[in-house]
Amino acid sequence: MPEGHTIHRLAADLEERFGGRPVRASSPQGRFEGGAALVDGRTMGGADAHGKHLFLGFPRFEGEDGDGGEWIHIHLGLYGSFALGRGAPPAPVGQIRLRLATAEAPPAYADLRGPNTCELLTGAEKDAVTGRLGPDPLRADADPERAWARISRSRTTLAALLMDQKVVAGVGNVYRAEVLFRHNIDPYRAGRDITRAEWEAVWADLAGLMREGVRHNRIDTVRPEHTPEAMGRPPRVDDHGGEVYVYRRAGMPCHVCGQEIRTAPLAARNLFWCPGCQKP
DNA sequence: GGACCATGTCTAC
DNA sequence: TAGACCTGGTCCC
Repeated sequence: MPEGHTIHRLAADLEERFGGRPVRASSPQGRFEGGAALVDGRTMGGADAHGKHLFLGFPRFEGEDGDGGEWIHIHLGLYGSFALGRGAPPAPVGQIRLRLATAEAPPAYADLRGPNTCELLTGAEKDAVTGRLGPDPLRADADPERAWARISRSRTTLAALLMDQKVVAGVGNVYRAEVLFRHNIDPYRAGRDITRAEWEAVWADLAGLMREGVRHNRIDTVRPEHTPEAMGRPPRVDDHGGEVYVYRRAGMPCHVCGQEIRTAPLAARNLFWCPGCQKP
């Protein structure tokens, strides 16, 4: 289940396996048959990630990145996943929307299941999608001033603003909860009520945390002094699991102050925070 | 086997 | 704000 770090990691992994090489594309499930047929056999250019959106370029001419050709636009949504493998692709199991496989050795494949979006776009259409997104902390071209301009004059809560992809692209429910905890900010505080210094620290922290997320392919947010080893506490067992402070820890004691972590629904998602550490 | 949950987003009312 | 959509894991019977 993906936040921006998953998508950037996928872009790198897919580019490493398929970039600059002819690719076989198919849709075993059938729901992307037309799009797959259009790129099948062509050379993949590069992969691009912007927030939670993934783009795979199929240029028409040598040396282009895809703008003169087509892009496969993928959004994993809540459930989508890519399974990457080396070697020959196995017989399809389950609902595979898109299968990519190398046309030449060394063999590699990638199976896409359950995406929210899998469609073919022109370069102009891709630009329209990314143009609607706020700055992405994982992108070198990101301008945090654009986010600050929205946040600093908004009465909306920071919890909601951080999840709004038009404000900041790539942050999801885990990073939003964790970064607000790490900066002692109550999630219900309004955007206009944080200082510029606080925002700059939050942005820099997001960039660092998400970059670590790309590197390890999971979300870890606890500082060295709060790791299970440092504190002599049992590691988190529950799921896909990195070590976190508040996300899905409702009712458990805060690693820092010991108060019970709280949860409440906010805009159809579960919010988590520590009432002891995070101040209005 | 079924209910429920999930790191997401869009659309209709 | 509710419902829809896409899939898989977990927990309970």
